[in-house]
Amino acid sequence: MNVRTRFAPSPTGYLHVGGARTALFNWLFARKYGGEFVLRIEDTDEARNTDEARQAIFEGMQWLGLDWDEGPEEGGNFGPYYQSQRREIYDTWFAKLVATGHVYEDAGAWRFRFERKPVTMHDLVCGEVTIDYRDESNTPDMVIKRSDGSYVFHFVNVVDDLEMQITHVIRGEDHLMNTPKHLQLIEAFGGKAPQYAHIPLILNPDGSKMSKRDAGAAVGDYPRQGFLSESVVNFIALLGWNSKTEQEIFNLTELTQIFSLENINRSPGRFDLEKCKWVNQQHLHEVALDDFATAARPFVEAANLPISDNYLAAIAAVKDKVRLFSEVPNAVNFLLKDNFDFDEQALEKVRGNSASKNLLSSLQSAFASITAWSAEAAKAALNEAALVAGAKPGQWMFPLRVALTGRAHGPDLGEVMILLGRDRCVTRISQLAEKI
RNA sequence: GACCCGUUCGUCUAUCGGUUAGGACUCCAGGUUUUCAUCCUGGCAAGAAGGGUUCGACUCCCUUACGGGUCGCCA
Repeated sequence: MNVRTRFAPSPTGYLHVGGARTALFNWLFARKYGGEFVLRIEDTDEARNTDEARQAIFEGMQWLGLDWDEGPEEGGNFGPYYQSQRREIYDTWFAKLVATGHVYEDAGAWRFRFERKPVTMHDLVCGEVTIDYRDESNTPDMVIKRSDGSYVFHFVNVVDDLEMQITHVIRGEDHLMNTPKHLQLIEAFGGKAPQYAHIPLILNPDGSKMSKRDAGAAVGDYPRQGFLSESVVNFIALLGWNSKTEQEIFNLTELTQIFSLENINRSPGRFDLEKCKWVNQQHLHEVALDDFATAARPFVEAANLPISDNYLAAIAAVKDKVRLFSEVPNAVNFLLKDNFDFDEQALEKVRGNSASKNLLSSLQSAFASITAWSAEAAKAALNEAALVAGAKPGQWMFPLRVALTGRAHGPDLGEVMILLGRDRCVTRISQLAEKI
């Protein structure tokens, strides 16, 4: 069987991580079985559609690496792929329902007459679920054509899935109760229903429903925060799906091979940004230095830091220490400019050591006397100065770090000293000595 | 309210009747690093509750509680 899946967003807001995961699962399933992945824009609600939202869908999908075989820009044999352009198709299918007596007019709108019987669906994730349509109070006949002549979601969604020969519908659990309605429509058409798989929703960290304005909800925010698209794909795949192995870091290719609907969970998952950042760090480790530097550059520039000749070296010093590109500016600022703020806590810690003043002045003169500056020479000078003072060299590293970087954490000091050069190191040591 | 789905460490999860209930994130401790981070090792931490079924239940059944979803001329 030729697998055909689709992602059918409506352009009424930003692309949501929940929507992105739905798109991802459909994409993975189609790719895994060598089928087609269709992008269909469900823009039947003219009042709520926006161009920005449509653009956000395209950009989000492209950023995530989810290419579509049929849809806007791509074309295909089952177009058009905007529902707003499929009016004649819907009219034809609607006429069938009129002819067979499945619809009736009500206050200018048209309702579909449900068959009053239990309807059972065989969901690939939820299993067998039965809704009893004999209980009319809970399942009133649904409007499928509005009084203004436009068609409603349930109708166009079903018609398009049939027309586009969709074989598998993977969608959010919020559609679970819609499915028997859709099944009834398909039965009225005499069509063959696709297989359904309803995936659990994504919740906020506090367990509430994640909506568009919640942190982490908009896919478009991720590149701005310095996430790699692979990380986001990896992380959302893990929310509600599990490989049944202990591997957690996957690229898109690996996911395609290992993905299966059977391993989708039933319960909604909460969005943990901390873990998402950790996943990003793992992917960042695999990025080559040049690519990393290029990707980080816009963030560094946005922070108004000068991109000097030692930019690449500065990046190399911090590459494995950041979880997001957006953390890079703060991690390299002391390497790219001379006036930076000292971390108060680090400063206090230096002040707390009564020997700091003498120690810094010893270091200053030891460094100043070095003629051939190198990390080795600097360290040798440090060791010697420490020896004279009768202290352990290791204890001198912290104040030196604070002097050179302004904070308690940062790159290897050898690298820092080389990058800064002797004079800068001497100056910074004296500056810290004055501050304490 | 009615109807559906769900419920294992704080979070994401493994377990498909017999396990010291495993892994990951976070946090803590130790190691490595003369320093920081990475990294390595270890630790804290879980079967919602109550009934059954069974020699034996996290696993199967029922009830309750809690969470989520749906009940639109939104999608």
